[in-house]
Amino acid sequence: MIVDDEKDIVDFLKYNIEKEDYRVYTAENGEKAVEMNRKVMPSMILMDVMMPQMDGIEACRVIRNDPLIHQPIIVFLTSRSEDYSQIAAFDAGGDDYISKPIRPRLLIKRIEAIFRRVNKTEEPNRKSLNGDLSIDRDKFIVSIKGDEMYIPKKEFELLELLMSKPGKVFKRDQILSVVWGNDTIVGERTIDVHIRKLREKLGDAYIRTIKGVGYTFSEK
Amino acid sequence: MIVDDEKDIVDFLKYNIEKEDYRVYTAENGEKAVEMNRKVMPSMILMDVMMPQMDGIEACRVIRNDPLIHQPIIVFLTSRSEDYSQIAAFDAGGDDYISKPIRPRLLIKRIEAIFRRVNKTEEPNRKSLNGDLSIDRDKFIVSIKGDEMYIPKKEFELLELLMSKPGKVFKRDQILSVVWGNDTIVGERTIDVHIRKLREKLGDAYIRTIKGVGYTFSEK
DNA sequence: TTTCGTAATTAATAATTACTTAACTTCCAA
DNA sequence: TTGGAAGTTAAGTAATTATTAATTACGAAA
Repeated sequence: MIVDDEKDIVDFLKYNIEKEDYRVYTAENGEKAVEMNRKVMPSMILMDVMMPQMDGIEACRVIRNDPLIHQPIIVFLTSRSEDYSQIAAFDAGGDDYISKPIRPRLLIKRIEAIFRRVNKTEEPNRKSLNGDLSIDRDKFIVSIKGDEMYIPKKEFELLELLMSKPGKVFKRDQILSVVWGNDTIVGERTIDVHIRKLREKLGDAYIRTIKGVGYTFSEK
Repeated sequence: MIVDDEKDIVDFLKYNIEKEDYRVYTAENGEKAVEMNRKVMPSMILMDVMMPQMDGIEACRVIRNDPLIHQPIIVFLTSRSEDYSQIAAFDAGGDDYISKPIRPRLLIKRIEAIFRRVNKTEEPNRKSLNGDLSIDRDKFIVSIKGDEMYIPKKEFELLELLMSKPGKVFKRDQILSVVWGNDTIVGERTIDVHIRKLREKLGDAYIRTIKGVGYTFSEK
């Protein structure tokens, strides 16, 4: 589905994408895009960031916030200049962005690449290391050897980060900026305490301290 | 509800079906059918496969894919020749199909038969978790261990959302945007109060708070 | 229209849980 | 051996949710 308020651009994109045998729907603003997303359930939305009525960022947020409606891949079309909007795009839950001006040939390649990437990467909500520990983002649950437990938000996010790349050592300041954010300042021992809580619940085997560097996750 | 772009056919069907004391609504394309389905909530939709705007298959898919809207029995009207569309019809979630040309007498028999069959085999609007709690969208009724009770709309919608994916944690802003809509602004404690009311009626066992995240539904 | 009962929302306070800090101890590599 | 880094614990603080009561909105019946 193509969403843009400038008819010329819509036509141009539609023509080029249809030529590749994709079925194309269009909408001229965010509001209609949201509505149409529900109706036609496109696998991908190409959407301009700036539009009247409801802009792309907003539309994206609306779609991402409603877990029951169809969740397409959302790709933003941005002007090369406005890189602030590229950040906003990801913040709102966009999957990628394509900078204008758009070259047809490249556009198609890009679309195909995004499909490939998203389909491949699309992580199941349940992330499980081959061992006996797994986490489920959707349910906010940690399962250890079958029995499930809820753990507090910060602990969950910390564990999630460590488990995202098993074996990789996350430095303390990296952990802080991901889990706590760059602007919050917390004391030196805060991470340790959360690590402690995690070890208390999971057992000491999973999280290892690399002294002077950080922490790493590993089964066994 | 009868959905067809050819007015002659609509009139013909409407006349014959109304004669049997059914209440009949009509729509001339898939898009309007979806919209009207939400509004009038027909027990059955008779829909042509091929139509402009949005075809019948598409409309059926849209309806079947949205767990929160009314789920009617969907019967397709197909030409005898196009048997590919009959397969597509079932794929999309259709319950049956009737081949054109349509004989009035047979049509009525067929409709009655479908009602009988469908009503016997399944309770379409009753959503039940294998446990002892179930909800009925049509009647706004919640049954808990056999005894039924009526609950107010907002509470019902909230419960419905939580029950749509048992175990999944729904964030507060997701709940707001689904149950209250994106444009209504309500106070911070509104959700809590409704949760309270639900727990009061159902018991504390079903809805669980995940602090800092949201709420989740689970039997047991 | 008015009335009346129910539903929905707000507001204020209480309770609960999560998170952080601080003070102290232990560990480990140079 | 030793100093900086991490571990531990308990207590304090912040943040979030629960609860209750009061208020407002709404809809059906009179």
